[in-house]
Amino acid sequence: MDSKFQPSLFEKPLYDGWEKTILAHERRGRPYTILMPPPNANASLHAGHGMYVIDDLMIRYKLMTGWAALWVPGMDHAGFETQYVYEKNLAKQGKSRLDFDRQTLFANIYQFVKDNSGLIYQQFKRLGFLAQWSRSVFTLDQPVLDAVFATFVKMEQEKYVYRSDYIVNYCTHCGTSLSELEVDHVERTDPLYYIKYGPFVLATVRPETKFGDTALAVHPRDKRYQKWVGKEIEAAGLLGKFRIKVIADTYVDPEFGTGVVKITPAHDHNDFAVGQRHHLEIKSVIDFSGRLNHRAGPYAGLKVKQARGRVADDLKRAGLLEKVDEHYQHSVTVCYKCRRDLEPMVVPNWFIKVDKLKQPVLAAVKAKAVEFHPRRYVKQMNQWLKTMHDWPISRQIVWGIRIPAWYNVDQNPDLYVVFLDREKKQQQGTIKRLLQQHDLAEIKAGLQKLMADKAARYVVNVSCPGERFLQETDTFDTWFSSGQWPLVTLKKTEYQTRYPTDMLGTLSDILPFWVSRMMMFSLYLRHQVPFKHVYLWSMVADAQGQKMSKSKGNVINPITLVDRYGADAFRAALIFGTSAGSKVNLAEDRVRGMRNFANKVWNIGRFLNLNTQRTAADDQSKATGAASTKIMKKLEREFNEEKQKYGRAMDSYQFARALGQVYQFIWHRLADYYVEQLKAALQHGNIEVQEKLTAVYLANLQMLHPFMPFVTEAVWQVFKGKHASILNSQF
RNA sequence: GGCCGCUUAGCUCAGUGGCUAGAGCGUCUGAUUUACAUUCAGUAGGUCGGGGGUUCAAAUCCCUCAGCGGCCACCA
Repeated sequence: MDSKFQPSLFEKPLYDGWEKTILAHERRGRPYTILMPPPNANASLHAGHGMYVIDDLMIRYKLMTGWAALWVPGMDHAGFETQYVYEKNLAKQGKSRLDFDRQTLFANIYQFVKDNSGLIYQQFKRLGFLAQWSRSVFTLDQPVLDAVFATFVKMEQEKYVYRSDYIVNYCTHCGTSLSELEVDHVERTDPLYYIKYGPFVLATVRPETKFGDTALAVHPRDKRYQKWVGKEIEAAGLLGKFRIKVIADTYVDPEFGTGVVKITPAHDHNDFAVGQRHHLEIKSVIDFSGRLNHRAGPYAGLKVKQARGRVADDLKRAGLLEKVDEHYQHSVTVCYKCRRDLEPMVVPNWFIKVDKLKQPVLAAVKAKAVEFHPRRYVKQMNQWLKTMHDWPISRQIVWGIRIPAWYNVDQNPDLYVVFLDREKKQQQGTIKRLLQQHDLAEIKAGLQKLMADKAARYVVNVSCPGERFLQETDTFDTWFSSGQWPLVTLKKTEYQTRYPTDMLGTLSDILPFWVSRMMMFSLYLRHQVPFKHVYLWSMVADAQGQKMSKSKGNVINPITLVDRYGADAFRAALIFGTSAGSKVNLAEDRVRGMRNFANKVWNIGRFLNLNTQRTAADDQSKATGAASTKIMKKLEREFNEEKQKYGRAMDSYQFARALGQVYQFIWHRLADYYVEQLKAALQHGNIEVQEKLTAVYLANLQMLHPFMPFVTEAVWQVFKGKHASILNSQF
């Protein structure tokens, strides 16, 4: 044995050995199952992934305590994330998603993901993770698609599915809706118009949307307007007199403008939310091409900006414009691509009714069918579940599982369609109009997106129900498929023996998105919870406790640390002294400290190994006997106590405590005290002492193994032979 | 704005009503031809954020004040 433990000499061969001896063979024993939270398929390892160590240490601990432990890995297509990354790549080539029809775009992204997806498992292996790689499941694999479709069809039949309005950022120039991540915010100075509205004056930057107003709002505690709340007022407008009701909502800032706001639910995010709260009518006045529609009377057909000027001029002429503040500064959201103003627009979306679905989840949490570690998350979970509204499951992106709903083009002449024609020129409009110049096959081939009114007639079916149908272009929210993760990862027979699975480890911030949905789907489809324990990982932060982010430049690459200090040191640094569901500061000092510990472990082994090769010299053996016996008894007592505490900590998910226990015992009791006290006896070849120390040491290697698998296995093989594995030992 | 946390040694943090409140890193003093300098023995360093309460007993439970952080705000 070298005088130092050198991780780089051992890690690869030891891992290869585990793949052959552990992963390649079916285990016997009571089933213990963990499903790996699928990382993004195109991702590479970041420090946060280090927390998968929790899963791995449980797998190893269970393997060594007689369980048939199984860890099933997988990858998520991560809809929006991935498409966004891909599009950034496209942008470097001067292209965008709008240059492709959706089939081609999907195929290209698929290839992109495939090219990038091998890396993260390689990196997981460097950290020592013992998952059944051969069983990896990808969320776009056919069996997953089948399951997701079947679920949707069942939900549709059982009336959990409906279509309703949802407000999105829409670029009328690019013909697409955009998510939060692809909009830019710019500061700009625009005129703020003060418009007379019956007895009120109100301030707005968007007079052209007034045809879509369905209420006026004031702050509930604003004394100036209290007498109007709940009443309808009459006002003169450009299209004649009209009546509109006054509501009170705390969203209104009484300090801003005049304290009165017009509410246009169809064209403003905040107004939409207010509209939902007060059940206001949604009146769209702008169409998908960015022009005003029939509700705008004489302004119909004008583009938004033109209309704004014309409306303002006409209001002034009619004496309805009190004043204009030309220097109003505000923030405007614009398209990341064409930089034009985005139009918040109401687009019909697919929804899942959650009221009935979430009840069994609440009940299961209450009955402790699922336990949370740490426990405080039960409270959060309940809070989230109670306030959870219906779930909008459609996403206006290509990279995902396309919703299996079909629209008959003859029955739905107003379907709004965007597609690339044979010349690769983008065309858009209602299907009725487009079919006058293009045939359906051309439209199908070049289809980019379609939008169907809430009232549109549709058929839900896994495959195309007929010639004259177009499939919905929206894809499922990623959580709709990953929410069914526990239902698609095991083999059929394993659902009898391995379900509910035993532990789910994950970050607390996706508890409401993912964990609650998995429970919901599992209880809905199998009437069982998907897992018994949820362990919340800690967020991995930098040495100062700052969240890692590219913009801060404080991102730590775990592989760099593994190269420098070894996987054991990295793993232990993440666990040592950190509690569940909080934060772990990944300071290099911590990792170095754990590297020193690994070396200590190695050297105790080296010392014992050197001395057990000597044979007993009778005299000394007897001479040291009495004193040694006393110390060995003490050692025995202390070791038993340690072992008990360790077991209790492991079984109650207190991994930091378990590791701390072993660390303290190995270093400061076994090495610093007992080995020192028994050193003379050991060196003189007292066999009893040799055996006792070796036995306690080996048992500690076993306890430490889940946390520091490499050094413990390396020393184990020195004692037990090159073909032995500590994972095949039991304790 | 809503929700959840945090405040304990110089730094980063454990601490689940009950021994003299702990760890890692750092400080300072000393040891050494060593299993390991990635070492060992020792040392200093704490009004457990402030105030109040419950209790035989509070870092721990309750109230309150102050400061800090996270998540969400188009599903809370």
